[in-house]
Amino acid sequence: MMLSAVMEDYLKAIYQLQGEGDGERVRTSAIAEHLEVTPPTVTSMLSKFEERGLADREKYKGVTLTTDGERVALEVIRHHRLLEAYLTEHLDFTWSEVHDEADRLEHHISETFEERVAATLEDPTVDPHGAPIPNADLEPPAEPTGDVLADCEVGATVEVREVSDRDPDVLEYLSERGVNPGVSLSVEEVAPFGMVTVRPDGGEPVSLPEDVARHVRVAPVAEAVS
Amino acid sequence: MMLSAVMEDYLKAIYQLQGEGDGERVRTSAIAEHLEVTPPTVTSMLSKFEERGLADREKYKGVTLTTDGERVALEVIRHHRLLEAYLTEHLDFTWSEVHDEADRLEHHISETFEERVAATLEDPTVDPHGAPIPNADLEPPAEPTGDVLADCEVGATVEVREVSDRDPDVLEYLSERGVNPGVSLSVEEVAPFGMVTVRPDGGEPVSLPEDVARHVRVAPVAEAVS
DNA sequence: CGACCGTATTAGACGCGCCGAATTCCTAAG
DNA sequence: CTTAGGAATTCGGCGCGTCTAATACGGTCG
Repeated sequence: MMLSAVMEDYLKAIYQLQGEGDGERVRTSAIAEHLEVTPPTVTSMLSKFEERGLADREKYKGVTLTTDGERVALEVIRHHRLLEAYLTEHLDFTWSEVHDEADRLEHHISETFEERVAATLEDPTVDPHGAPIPNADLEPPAEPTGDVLADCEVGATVEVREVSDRDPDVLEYLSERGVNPGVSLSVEEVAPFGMVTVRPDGGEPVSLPEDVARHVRVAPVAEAVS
Repeated sequence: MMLSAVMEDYLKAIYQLQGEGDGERVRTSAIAEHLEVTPPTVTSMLSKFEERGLADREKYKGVTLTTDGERVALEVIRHHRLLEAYLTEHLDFTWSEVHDEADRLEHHISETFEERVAATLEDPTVDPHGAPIPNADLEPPAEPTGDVLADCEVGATVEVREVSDRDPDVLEYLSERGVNPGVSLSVEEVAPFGMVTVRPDGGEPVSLPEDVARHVRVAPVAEAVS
């Protein structure tokens, strides 16, 4: 197929926005913002995708990926998350360093590299942020389960499942305070304006503004005794 | 400075051709052949280099790298050889797989990645083929010492220092027959038309055509007893 | 139902890296 | 000293990915 690195970025962006948004179709402006380019640039790329059978488009309405387009996106995401896992585990990368590196390398590694990395890590199913890694057959990963921390109720005890890796600063902030995948949290307070205060497993309480708490996905934990 | 991957490839090519050739200046046609592009393409790149202070040029005569241009070339070569070493040692890459992978990745790894890989390998000074890895300060590595296998005399015992990685097929051919860096060889026959027959350390004799034997660099070994 | 406003698309342009064709330059042979 | 042949450069053009400015569309509010 021979797609450029730039094309791969567009397909990945569309896939991710498709997942986030409520509706199916992804709008030109959303892609433009995400990739920091202007809308006309997006439009011309989209028509190229349509010609190549990577996306279905309804003019002035938005796009959806075809199966082919989705496969490419999943391949790129698999590369990205495997790289994040590998760099963190074997090359001492911190959470804030790992994202940019993976964003560049994901387009340039071979199938061989992918295989070897996956084998070395023993076929991991989630990356260090808790995001699911598509398997080698590129089947779409299961929808994330559980709730968003911002929607939890006071008194609940939950376990962190996934921390969004969109913003490296948020990531570092959370990681420094012990809010990492696998950690148990008790929800101590939910302020009316959205602020959430949680106490990680044997740590100090941490207060998070709503838009940060919205990037943390959690699952309820069985209570100690009923 | 922000150079493109393509520019880095040109600078690396010029550096390597500069080392090989007798004279100083590298000719347009040599670069064109090496990179598999046409001469006009090279010319336009060379004038860009001149503007940017990366190369000195005498029109119709050839080109030489400036100190700046050389530093970029050495950085890329350092990336390439560190990657070769790392991929071979930690990700099970074979000699024939490693070159292409490194050729792509060398342009896309960060300084952080470079550092971490170098640290993991404990600052290696040669790559798996025996080629010297420029140090982190990017000083030009010492000129290769020793002779080319094609020029050795019958009866000599030599140790393999470096095997050129230009042609993956040649590499695989040699590696399969035990002609690897560090191995001792006794030169058994030198045919008038250039063919050399050697016997690796406790292996079967191997005959090599001259142009292959020219890609193997060796150093004399002290004789057992005088 | 129509006008308006925000969003999307089309139109035209630019730099990069590449090409083929035409031209200019160097050099070595006579 | 001249000239022919090979090498390098200039010229014009192309696809990619980007932009700005101009235009077309469509949902919403009066």
